[in-house]
Amino acid sequence: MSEGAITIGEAARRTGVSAKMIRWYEATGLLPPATRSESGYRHYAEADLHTLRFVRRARDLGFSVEAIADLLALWRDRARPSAGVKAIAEEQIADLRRRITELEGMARTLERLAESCCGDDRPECPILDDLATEDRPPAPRRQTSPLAALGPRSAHRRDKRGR
Amino acid sequence: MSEGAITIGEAARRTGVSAKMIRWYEATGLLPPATRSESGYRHYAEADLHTLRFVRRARDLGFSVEAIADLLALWRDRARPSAGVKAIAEEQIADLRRRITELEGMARTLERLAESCCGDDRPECPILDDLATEDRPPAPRRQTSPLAALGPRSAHRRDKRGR
DNA sequence: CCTTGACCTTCCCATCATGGGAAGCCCCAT
DNA sequence: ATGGGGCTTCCCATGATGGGAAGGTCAAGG
Repeated sequence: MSEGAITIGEAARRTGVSAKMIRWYEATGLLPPATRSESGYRHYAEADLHTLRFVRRARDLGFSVEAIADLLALWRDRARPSAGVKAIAEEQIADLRRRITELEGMARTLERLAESCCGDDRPECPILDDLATEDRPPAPRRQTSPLAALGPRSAHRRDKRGR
Repeated sequence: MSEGAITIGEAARRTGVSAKMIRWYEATGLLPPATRSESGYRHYAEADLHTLRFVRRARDLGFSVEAIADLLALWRDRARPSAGVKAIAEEQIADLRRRITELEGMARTLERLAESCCGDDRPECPILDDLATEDRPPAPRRQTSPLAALGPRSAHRRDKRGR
């Protein structure tokens, strides 16, 4: 309280992590419970902001919250071997590369199709023809949906919430 | 019905779309309600399977269900101008390219960091040092979370479901 | 002293596409 | 007729995020 108390909104502004997310990170255990004022307001110290920026940077690099928990633990342990950190990073890199490859494949296929579609007012459309093609491997039964690697796409960019 | 009735499980097997998803597509209006037997079982005709394969193929190309609804409508309209289809496809391509670029950026940054980390049992770690770096643009306040483009990552690859 | 408005709190809900699982009914082959 | 597998619906979870309601708090200005 008094003068220098950093509230959650202030912390959000200073770290680029939304207040909503800060509360959520605390609730799920990624971050320790913040200290509270008598009236229940969360207060943050500089060290906490430091941690929050760490989290944001890691998120920006695509790490899952789970991976960030590991990274944070390693960060706090000043005697940790850097090998552990590197391993997590390389796992993440592999993950990113895998997803990129998948998206690349889709993009290339679509580009090929779009190229062959004149896109005028005539109904002939190689794109639809391809989608409608029967002779497809009946079910390349992937236990892992190929979409899992995709994440939220176009979808609601069109509707109300306009993200 | 009698002999040749295709049940939802059979349709799933033949099209590569899970029964769960077939029901969901129906419930959300992507597909029209299936015909039912007296006892309530869904039955599918060859034309329905055709549609399901179309949907699966489109999903495999990363189209959102919403976009697929548009594609299906165009597909059914034999007089549609191919321009509409092409537009949807190009939007999708742009979307894919955007996500790829984003992932590429992350992957490159991480690769650079991982490269500079010797990854042995000493605690020096440029990766953690980078994450902990203070002088970051306070809040590159993107209205669109940079993570949105990422989708489900590493996360549960570690837990129970082991994808 | 009291109001106002900006902030904080918790809680619930939605997203997107997908799967898990329960409870109960149905159908066919033994 | 019984058993097992398939079908039905319904609820819940996922991951990370935002929206919004209902209500408490704080500080500044009247």
